[in-house]
Amino acid sequence: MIRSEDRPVCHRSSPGHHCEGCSVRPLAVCGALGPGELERLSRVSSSQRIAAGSCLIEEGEPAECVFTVLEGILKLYKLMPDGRRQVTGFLIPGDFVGLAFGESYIYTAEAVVEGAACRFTRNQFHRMMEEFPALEGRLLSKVSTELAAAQEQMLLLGRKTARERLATFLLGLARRMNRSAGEQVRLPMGRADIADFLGLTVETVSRTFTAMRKAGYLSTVDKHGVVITDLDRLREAAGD
Amino acid sequence: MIRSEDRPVCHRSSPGHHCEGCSVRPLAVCGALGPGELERLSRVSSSQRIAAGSCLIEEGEPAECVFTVLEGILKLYKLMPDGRRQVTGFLIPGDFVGLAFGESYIYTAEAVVEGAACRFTRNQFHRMMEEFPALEGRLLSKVSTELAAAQEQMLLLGRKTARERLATFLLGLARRMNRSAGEQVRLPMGRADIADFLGLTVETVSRTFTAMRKAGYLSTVDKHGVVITDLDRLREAAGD
DNA sequence: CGTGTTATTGAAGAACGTCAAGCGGGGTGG
DNA sequence: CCACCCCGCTTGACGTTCTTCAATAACACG
Repeated sequence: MIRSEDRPVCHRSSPGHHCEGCSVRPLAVCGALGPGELERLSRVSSSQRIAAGSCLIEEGEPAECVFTVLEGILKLYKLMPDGRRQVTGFLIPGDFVGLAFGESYIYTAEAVVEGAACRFTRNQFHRMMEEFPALEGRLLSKVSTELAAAQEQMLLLGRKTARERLATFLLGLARRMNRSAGEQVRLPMGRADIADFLGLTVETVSRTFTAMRKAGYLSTVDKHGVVITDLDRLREAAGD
Repeated sequence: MIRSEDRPVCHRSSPGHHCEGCSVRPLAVCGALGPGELERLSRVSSSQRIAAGSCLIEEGEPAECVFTVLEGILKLYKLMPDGRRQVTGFLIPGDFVGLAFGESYIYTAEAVVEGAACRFTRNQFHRMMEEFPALEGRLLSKVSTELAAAQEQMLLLGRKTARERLATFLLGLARRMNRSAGEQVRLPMGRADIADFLGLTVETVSRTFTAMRKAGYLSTVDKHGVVITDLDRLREAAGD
């Protein structure tokens, strides 16, 4: 398992850190590009490691860079002045971060576990888009998919019960990770992150896990491992 | 004021209805296109009126067409099997509808008041995008803006109180309609739509309106008219 | 092995939902 | 023209779900 550094509050990872060895990876993100395009791409990109708990970008800061996740898991969240937090999503390798069309970032991206990201300045990114028109289409498709997911999440947050929220979350995670019933689903994030993603408290998430275990929907391996034991009933519990 | 037809449940507006007189309008949507492009555009588009309460598209139906709103207001919503509803947004002229990158629509778009929309088949739309590359960029920008709004709404639905939700909603509406304090903000939608947008019940929305009136934040002209009387306190009530 | 952190569990409370009744405005029909 | 009705909004009383507060338990790490 990936080690995570102790880091009580999020802080910026060193912006100067590059990792030239990773510069070939963006192809995973940009998809079917020709070999010439790939070559150019690797010249403008620079990679950096992200320690668990550190922030790639922070809400409100000037939006200077765009990133793609190469490795690890990031959580995106928004904060209210009094500290209330809403996690808007979890990013996996291949996802983009920092695509704000405004002056500053509108959310924070923090690493859940250690990982790596590929960085572009906005200028680099825009030049890339001009140079590889295929990229814009892929990007549009990606953002549209995210918008659809966001709308699904709005239904969850606005209308579903705690049990339905957790069931929906677990089913979505299992599908995203290509796990079927009986196989273990890993939850890299803590209960607090799950709670803030589902619009609940840690206590409610914990209680709901327990209730589902008792009801026989699932069993927990450890804090970060879940096995769906009764897929049909979990689906039923998800509401739709 | 625009009359609304009595229509208890939504139904599809006649798909064959065209309105050739409107075919020049899409320029409002597609933005700064050259005159030659505009000409081509008007040849492929066809317009239709939408009666209040009728649905332009419905969740689950095969996604055959893409629309742009020319006039009126649409609400987008998702339904659960038991009837629970989440309104994910309100569309105003210039917005796109039906940009599903899948087989079928993932939400219903229903007219709040009578309006008009410009229709393209998916093929027409894709050909347009190939023909006018500028369109794809504008579309990306639009979808990104919507995604940002969706994330803001997730914060609202997941973490804000009823008062904060309504205050946020009203402030957003006033800003979108370019109204400042003292001016009237029109709410074309009913209380049920507001409730389903904010993840509340009509009763709670109604009570919160009353509480805000009593607290002096705002005054209501009629059911569909609101005047913000104390902007600072309303902002404070919005939470952030 | 101790300490800080995260997860679980319990009891009490608050916010919002549910149910039910009443109000009001616009449209319809007598 | 007026009465009636229908539908949407408001208001009240009561319930339920989730949160809050607090204590304990299980880890992870030094």
